[in-house]
Amino acid sequence: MALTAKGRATRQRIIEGASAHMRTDAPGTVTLDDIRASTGTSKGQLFHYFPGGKEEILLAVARHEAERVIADQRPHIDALNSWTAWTRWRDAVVARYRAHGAHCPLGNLMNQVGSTPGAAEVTGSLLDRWQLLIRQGVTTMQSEGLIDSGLDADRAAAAFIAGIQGGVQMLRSTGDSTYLEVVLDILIDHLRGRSVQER
Amino acid sequence: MALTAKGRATRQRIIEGASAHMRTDAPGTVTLDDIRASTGTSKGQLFHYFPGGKEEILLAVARHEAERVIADQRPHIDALNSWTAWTRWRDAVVARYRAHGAHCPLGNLMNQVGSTPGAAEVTGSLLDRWQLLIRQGVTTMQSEGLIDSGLDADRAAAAFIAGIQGGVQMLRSTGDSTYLEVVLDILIDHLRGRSVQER
DNA sequence: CGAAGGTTGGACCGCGCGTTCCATTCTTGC
DNA sequence: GCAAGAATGGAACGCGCGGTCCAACCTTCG
Repeated sequence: MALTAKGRATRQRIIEGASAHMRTDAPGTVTLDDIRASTGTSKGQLFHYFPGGKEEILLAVARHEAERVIADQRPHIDALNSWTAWTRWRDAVVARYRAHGAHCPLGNLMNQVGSTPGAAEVTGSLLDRWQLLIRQGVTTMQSEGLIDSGLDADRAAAAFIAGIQGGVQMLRSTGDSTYLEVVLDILIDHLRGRSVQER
Repeated sequence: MALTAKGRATRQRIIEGASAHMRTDAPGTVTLDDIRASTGTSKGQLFHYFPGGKEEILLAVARHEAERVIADQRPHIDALNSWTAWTRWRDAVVARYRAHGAHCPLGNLMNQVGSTPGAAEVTGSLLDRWQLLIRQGVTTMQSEGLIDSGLDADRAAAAFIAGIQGGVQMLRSTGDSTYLEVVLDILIDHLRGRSVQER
C-alpha cells in the first residue's frame, strides 16, 4: 500500500494547484509556502508526495505544463495537410500565447529549476515532440505535392521551433504578439516557396 | 568630492569583474560573495558604489553586456548594404553566440533581476536599437533596389529579432547552433524574395 | 475491532545571502 | 600637515525559505 486513492488525489491537487498559481498575476519566484497556500496543503504533504523537495515538485508541474503546450495546439498540429490547416495552427499558437500574456508558465518554471538534468529532459522531450509534429506536417504537404520536395523538412521544422520560442520570448518581454505573428507568417510563406508580398 | 579616480576605477572593476564572472563555466545564480570574490573587493565597496544593492549592480552589468551585444556585431550590422554584408553579419551573430556556448551572460542576468522596471528598460532599449539597425539595413537594400520595395521593413526586422532570440534560446538549452543558423538563413532568403532551395 | 501504515498539520531548525555598520586607512584641498 | 571626506575590510545581523520531524488522524484488512 504505497498510495491510496486519497493520496493520489492530493498529489494531483498539488500539481494542478501549483500549475494554476503559475498563471497568477505575480508568479515570480515560487516558494513552497506559495504552493502550500494555493493548494490547501501542508509542508508535510509536499515532502510526503515529493521526497525530492522543491525541484521534484517543479519538474512535475513542468511536465504537466509541457503536456498542455502540445494539447493547446490540437487538433491542428496533428493534421497539417493543407494551407488552411497551417493557418489555423498558426492562429492557435498565437492565440494560446496571447492568452497567457506575459506569463509563460513553463518558461517561468524552467527559469527556476535552472539547468539540472531533469529540466533538460523535460524541455528536450517537449521540443523534440513539437519539432517532430511540425516536421510531419511538412513531409505530409510534400507527399501531396503542396510543398517543394527539395525543401529540407528538418531544417524547416527547426526554424519554426526557434521562431516560436523567440516570438514567445518577445511577447513575454514586450507584451507585443506581433513578433510571433510575423515570424510565423514568414516561415509559412517560406514553405509556400514565395515571399509574403506576392501573396 | 563624490568619486575620486580611484573610486571610479574600483566601480568599473566591479562591473567588469562581475561581467567576466558571467562567462565562467558555472554562473548559475550569482551571489554578492561571488562578485566580491571575482573582483577582489569587499562588501563595503559593493554597497558604497551601488547603494541600490544587488539589483543595481546586476543592472549595471546588464547594461555593460548589452553594449557588447551590439558591439560584437560591428562593423557588419552598421552597413547591411549588400548580400555579402548580410551573410557576414549572419556569420558574426552565429559565431558570437556559439562562442558563448550555453552561457548568454545577458540572458542569465535578466533572469535574475526578474521583471523590475529597470530590467525592462535595459532589454527594451537593446532590442529597440538592434531592431532599428536591422530595419535600416533592409531600407538601405531597398533604396538600392536589392530588396523588393513592397516588403515591410519593420515586420522583417521584427522577425529577425524574434528569430535570433529563439535561435539563441535553443542554443542555450540544446547546445546546438543549427536552430539559429537555419532561421537566419530562411529570413535572409525571405528578404531575397525567393526560397532557400532556388539558391 | 485493532494493529499497520498511509495521510495530514504545523512547529522547528539551519543556513545562505543580502544588507548594515563601523573602525581603519588612504586622498585631497587649503 | 591637517582636517574632511572618500575608500576599504570585514564582522555582525536578520530573515526568508527549503527542509526535517513528530504527533495526531484516517483507512484498510485480517
